[in-house]
Amino acid sequence: MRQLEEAALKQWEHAFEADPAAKEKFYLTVAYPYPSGAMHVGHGRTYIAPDVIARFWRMRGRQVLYPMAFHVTGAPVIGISKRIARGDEKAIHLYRDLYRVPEETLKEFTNPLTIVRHFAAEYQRVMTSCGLSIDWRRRFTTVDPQYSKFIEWQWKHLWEGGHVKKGAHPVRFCPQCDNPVGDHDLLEGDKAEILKFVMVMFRWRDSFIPTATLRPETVYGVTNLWVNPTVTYVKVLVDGTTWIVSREAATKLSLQDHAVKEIEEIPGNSLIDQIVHHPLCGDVPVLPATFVDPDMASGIVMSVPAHAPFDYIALRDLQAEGRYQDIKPVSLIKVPHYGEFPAKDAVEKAGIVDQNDPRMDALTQEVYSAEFSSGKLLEKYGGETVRQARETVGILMTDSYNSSVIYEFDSRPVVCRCGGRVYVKILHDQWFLQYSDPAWKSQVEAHLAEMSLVPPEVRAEFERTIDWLKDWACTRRVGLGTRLPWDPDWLIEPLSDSTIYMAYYTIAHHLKKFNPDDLTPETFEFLFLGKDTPGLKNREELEVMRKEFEYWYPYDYRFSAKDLISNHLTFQLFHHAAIFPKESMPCGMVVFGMGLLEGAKMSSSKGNVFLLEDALEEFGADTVRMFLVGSAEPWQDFDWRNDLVYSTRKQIERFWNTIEETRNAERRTSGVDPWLISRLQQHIQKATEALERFQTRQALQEAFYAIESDLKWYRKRLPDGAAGGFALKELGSIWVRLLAPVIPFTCERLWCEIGGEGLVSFAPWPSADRSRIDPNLELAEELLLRTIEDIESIRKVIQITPSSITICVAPSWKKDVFASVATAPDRNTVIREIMKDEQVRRRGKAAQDAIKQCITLIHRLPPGIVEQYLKAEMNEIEIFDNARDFLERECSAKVHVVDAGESTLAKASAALPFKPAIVIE
RNA sequence: GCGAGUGUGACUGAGAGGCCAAAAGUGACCGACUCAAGAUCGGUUCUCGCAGGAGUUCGCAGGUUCGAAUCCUGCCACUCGCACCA
Repeated sequence: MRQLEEAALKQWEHAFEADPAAKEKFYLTVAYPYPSGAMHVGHGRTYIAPDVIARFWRMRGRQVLYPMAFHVTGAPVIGISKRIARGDEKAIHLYRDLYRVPEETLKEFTNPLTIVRHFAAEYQRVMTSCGLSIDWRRRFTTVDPQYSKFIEWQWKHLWEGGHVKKGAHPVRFCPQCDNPVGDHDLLEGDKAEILKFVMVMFRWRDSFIPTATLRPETVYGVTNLWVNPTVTYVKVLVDGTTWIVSREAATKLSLQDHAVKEIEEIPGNSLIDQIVHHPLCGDVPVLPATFVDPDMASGIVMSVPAHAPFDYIALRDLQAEGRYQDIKPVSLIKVPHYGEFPAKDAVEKAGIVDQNDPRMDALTQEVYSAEFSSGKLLEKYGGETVRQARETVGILMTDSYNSSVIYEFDSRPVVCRCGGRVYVKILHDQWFLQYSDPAWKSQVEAHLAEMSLVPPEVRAEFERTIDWLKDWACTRRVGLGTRLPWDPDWLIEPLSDSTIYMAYYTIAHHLKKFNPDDLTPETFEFLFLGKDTPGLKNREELEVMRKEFEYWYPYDYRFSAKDLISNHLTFQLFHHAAIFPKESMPCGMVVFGMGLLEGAKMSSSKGNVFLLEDALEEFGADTVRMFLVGSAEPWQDFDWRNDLVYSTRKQIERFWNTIEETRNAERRTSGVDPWLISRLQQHIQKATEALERFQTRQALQEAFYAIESDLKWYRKRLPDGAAGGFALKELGSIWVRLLAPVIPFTCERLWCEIGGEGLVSFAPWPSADRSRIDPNLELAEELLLRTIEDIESIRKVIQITPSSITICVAPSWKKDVFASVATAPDRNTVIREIMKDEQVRRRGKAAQDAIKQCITLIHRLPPGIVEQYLKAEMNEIEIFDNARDFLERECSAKVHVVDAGESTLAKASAALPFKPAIVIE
């Protein structure tokens, strides 16, 4: 196996380097990998499935380009290198033991570039061993200086097109690292969302007491504030006014765009029973409550007992002690199915005893969502729906009552990988790609409508993504990458530098030879857009490159896993739309499913991976390929199971043996040879159609299993001990080519052995010859097959060893009946209609039975067979007579064939067209 | 929670109103060849049946239809995405 693979790899070394040619092109690309670890079988499928498609179109005579590069921009490897430098055991274990990085190399992993270089080389090596037909001349990485020039050009274009703007933005932020943190940087709290609270500013003496709320509209129902008497609050100077907040809140505010200066401490209990004021609810007292969390937003909350179960129960608890008897809930929202005080109703209905009841959260949620979805403010507060009021009141407060917002996580803790606590910070000077721009969106939407999407179900998801996309923060402070041309303190964010690189591939191998400084924006304008600037350097060479770009672009299909729909795959459409003219816009996308390993999700961090290299070693490249594209269609999730993979290998061996066998086939014709050829045409046709639709699994069903099962019948039908005839000989060459895209190593060798010309990778794809399809012949074999099945099923039931079998073929008048039934417009009246015929009627009850049986039979037969039977005028007696040797061999009994009309056997009357009566003795 | 999708026999997975007890592959069982095999070949694999038949099945519960795995409604379970991240 090794030898076979190595031999093929040697032949392929430069074979797939594709240059523009006179024939039609097919350009496919796959999302390039981020090489921060070893490839597992899931990655394998991502590249193998497109390779099968690439190989298929190459054999169809297209000039195929399948390029590959490596995405190395971004922060992850920096984190990895730091962890390795720090001696982090988990990281070292992963890289040393799971990914098997040699000790000496691992030592150098403290340099992030070493990591990506190492794994990029590994990727290329393993991809090559998979037999991927990649043009490696075009390989690049996203930190190559030439690529950076390309990115600079792209961004200049976006900038000038008005797609990039500056703004402020709340992000998760780690003060220790002094950096925003993404999901993968979090130790804890990756599900936490940033919520936007409105701070309702109550006046107390010379200070504001901000109470943060998600429901500003409930301010009309505030009866008091809650302050935690055990907490020490602080009086702070915020942007020039004095506020009283928790100490935690002061820290948060300072990260959120406020100048904060502490003036003094204020013990919580000193605030109790103070009277505070807000214009929208008047004077209210401050009450004590230990449930108030100083680490939640401002650390002080307003109380709306009519509508917030927590507030209601806390107030009730206090009142039970005989305090604050004069405070009554103030209702402001009317909700169907609830009374004047929804919080009270809910608490009482649930039988809540005190504020420590664990059901309080669910109850709160219930009241909140009921009010939000169907609540209305009372007329005196404006009568708006809660949904509307929340917005109006929020705006009113910020505009007229000194409110501002504070961002806070909806769940905690949120902890950075460095161990430090994560806060919400407002980032300034952040650059955004304006994906929210309606004009840009509709441009993308319009193009999407013209694209080919596989499978079609993903279209809805793309449409929704376009609709939902907001502005994307497109610059970073740390990581590898290209600097923003007009603001070099910023790096371009890694998803944003990977949106139109498919165009770069088309000329990547030429660009390598350029001095990066010569790759000016004007150069790229010329190369990609054809815009000429006088005085361009290397003019002739650029002309050639421009031609090459025009030859390949736009790409035909882009392949990627489905998790990239909501970002990369949609982003790239935006960027194409912003930069390229209509004729360079992408044509299609194929979205893949995810991979499972023995039924469980594959995940490097959990160690649940099967390295692609190990799979290749253990099973061989062809087996891995055939399993990965044959076990499920590309867009379905697949499950790597060793036992199934193992049997795939046996199937390839079986195929090998059959091809060897075809070499011994004789040139003679046996009865079934034309049948095999006829069937073969249809399998070719169907396999071709399947691959055109990217259905690799379906294609294999036709090109492998269906052919195998025909061969089984073919062998059965051959005279005893005979070798195959001309059909088998012919099959060899076709079959090798049909399977070449999937198992190219095996087929390359077999192609050579059967005397094929050149490489099978470039051999012409078999085409179906319609003239060799013989429906009548196929129908005859179908009749034999069904009859044998009938005989078998009878034998199974009656349990005797037969000495003779009589096949009684239906008399010709029944064929007429059959035809009348089959063509009858109305099956309900068909009996009456047919019985009008004198010839039929005189047969009496037998005729009536025959009609009924024909109705059932026709119902059960595939429509195609019935149709063909009507056309064929087949002589069933002759068919059975000709196959008598075969039948006798199959049934180990003497076989007689008679016309049921001339038989005296009682059973004979049951004979129907295409379903002879069978008598076993 | 929101959006998109999926649920078929022991498993993977076709089927998208009558060809359906439901393709193909795997596994399991039986037999053949063999010193032997995870090899190869043949057969069986929902239940019942001494004549090719009948019955019950396609996440659950209803409904439409002469007829539903397939169409409609509700429910349940799983997968992916929900952004600053590759």
